Amino acid sequence: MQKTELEINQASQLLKLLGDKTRLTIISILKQRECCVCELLEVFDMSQPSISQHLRKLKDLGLVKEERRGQWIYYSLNATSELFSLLDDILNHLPEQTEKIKQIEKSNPTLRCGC
Amino acid sequence: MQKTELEINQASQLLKLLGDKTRLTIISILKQRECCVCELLEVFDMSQPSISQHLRKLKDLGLVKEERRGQWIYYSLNATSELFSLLDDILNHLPEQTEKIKQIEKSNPTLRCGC
DNA sequence: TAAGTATATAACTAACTACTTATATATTCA
DNA sequence: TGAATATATAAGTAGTTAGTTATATACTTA
Repeated sequence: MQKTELEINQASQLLKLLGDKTRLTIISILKQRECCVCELLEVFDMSQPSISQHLRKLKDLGLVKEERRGQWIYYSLNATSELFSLLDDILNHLPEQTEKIKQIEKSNPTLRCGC
Repeated sequence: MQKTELEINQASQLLKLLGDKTRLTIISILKQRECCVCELLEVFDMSQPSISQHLRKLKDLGLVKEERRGQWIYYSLNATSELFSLLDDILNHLPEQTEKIKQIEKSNPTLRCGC
């Protein structure tokens, strides 16, 4: 991947957003798997509006994109962002979120009946 | 350099500190050149205590180290920090602080007489 | 169309943060 | 030793932030 050179301003905005543990974890999860809000809700001890607000901030800076699919809105990393190269370098220092993803897939909140 | 894997907690602390424009600039300068407070003071429109407090936070997390030399205390990056590998990856996305370093060297605050 | 589910937005608040000014401490040097 | 310089610490404050609860909007399905 190409290493982009950023202005201090842009970079510090990115770093400030990632400086929150919840958002950093969300982003790490989204690196491995797109998720909707109700899935993320399974792995954070936090209200739904709180998760939505974090996602909003990440979206406002262009780090994530959203796609509505039925009643769910799926969030994923926006690889076309100018900030993506730096973001990816950072994420490569972090552990895989395998436990949290298992937790999501076990609880399977987007499946409403067992039929 | 070895890529270290960090806990989300540690990483988010680092990113939060770097999420401030002043601190990110200080760190970028220190990557190129050790500096004392009075030198940094030349390039920020900010009080001396403010600079000292930023340096304190960076030191508390182990990102910079200090060395007293006479009446000056020189700050530099702490390459032995567990966080250094991530820090360095981040700094590699940022522009060189050549202008600010010129400014420091031109004003030359640690030289008190011309003799 | 009505009820249920998913998500977003609004309004509020407690805690935190980045500054400021005032002052203390440490060093140098005449 | 006393004045000047460099830095740190303390205390106060305005602005920001991350959460909350309440409510609105959007979609699905019976």
